[in-house]
Amino acid sequence: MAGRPVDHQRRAELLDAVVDYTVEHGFSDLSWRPVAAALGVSTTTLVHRFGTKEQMLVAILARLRERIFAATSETLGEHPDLATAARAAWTRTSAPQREAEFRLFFAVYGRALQAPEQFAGFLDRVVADWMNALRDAQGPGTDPQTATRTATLVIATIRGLLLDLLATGDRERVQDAAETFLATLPRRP
Amino acid sequence: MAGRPVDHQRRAELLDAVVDYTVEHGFSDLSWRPVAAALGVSTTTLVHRFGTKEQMLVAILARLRERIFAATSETLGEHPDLATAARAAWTRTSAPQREAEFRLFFAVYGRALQAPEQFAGFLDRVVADWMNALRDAQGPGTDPQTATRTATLVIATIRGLLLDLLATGDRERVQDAAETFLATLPRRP
DNA sequence: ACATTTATAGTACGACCGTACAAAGAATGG
DNA sequence: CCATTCTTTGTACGGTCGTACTATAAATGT
Repeated sequence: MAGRPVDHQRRAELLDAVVDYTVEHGFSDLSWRPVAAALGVSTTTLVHRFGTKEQMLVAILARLRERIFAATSETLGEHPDLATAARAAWTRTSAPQREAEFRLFFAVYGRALQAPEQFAGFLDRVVADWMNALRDAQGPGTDPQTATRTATLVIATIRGLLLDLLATGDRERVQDAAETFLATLPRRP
Repeated sequence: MAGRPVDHQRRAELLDAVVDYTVEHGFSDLSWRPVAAALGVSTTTLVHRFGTKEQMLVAILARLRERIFAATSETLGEHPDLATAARAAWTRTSAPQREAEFRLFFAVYGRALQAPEQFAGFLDRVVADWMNALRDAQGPGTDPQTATRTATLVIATIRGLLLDLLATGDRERVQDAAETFLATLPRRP
């Protein structure tokens, strides 16, 4: 009655490989054939796993979001106050090893801004992930509105500084500005 | 000896029309034919004016940068201190009328981050424009390094907040965070 | 008027795109 | 063993892409 079972792990493997490829080769003119060639499979295999190209793009977005958030959130809950948590977040995101990943992130983000219905949920989720993490980093006694306000500001500033860093490569100037900002955050509740 | 003169104004007209089209229809899958159809000209006309597609993209970037910077810089030199200048900049950039323009801006920016050599100079210039304007907004007696640091931070924060606003549409929350940030800026030299 | 250069349009060509289709191998349950 | 389902591949089709080529109209200087 039941035939060969669906190999879900295989899809996950391929997705991760596709994300790796995308991080390296960019997102703007991604197509089946070069990706398949790079992975050593046929285009049909990719189509079989992801359905349509748009569905693959959505899958890439989701996986990329997972990766980026996982890499930063694991160190976000271990800090006593917002200042050190924000510093840890900044150190993580501005690390040179993750530069390519964040270049892709902003490319995807910008594209999602122009096609919100196509990538519905992605933008909201990316903000929500960080919001929750940074709200928790503040003391439990903090006024909710203040916590939201501060978290919004921290996320925006880190993201804006990262954008500057990726665009100019002037690490010294950007780091200097980051220090100034981090110094304004509350250090002990 | 000399034939018909080159009509440079025509190129400028077409470029502005193309930028208008791009603001509305997005940047990611722009191609000659739909643009030409929308403008009521042939693709050959566009090719004749811009050369190759890549050259047209570069032209779009340059014009978009001009537009955005012109719209905000005109009110940036008239303020007594940094706080009011930054507030004016934020009010301008976060205005709902310019939303589509900034969506395109971030899409272009993100793409330029992944193909820096293709859009060489664009990223540096976009930062430099604002840097100069915001450095001048601070008093002439300000320490240069402090001025650079503050300008970097203001630009990054505004850009990050704008990114959040465009992604979530939660104007109240973002505006709240913006007020918090603006309140930290020096108000009188 | 005439030669010369630009402006615009129509057409055509090769390349790549997404994806549908058919066929063959592999893994399951009965 | 066998039927069934999944996996992978090769191939083919229609469409769009960028752009080169050709021809005609318009605007200049002599």
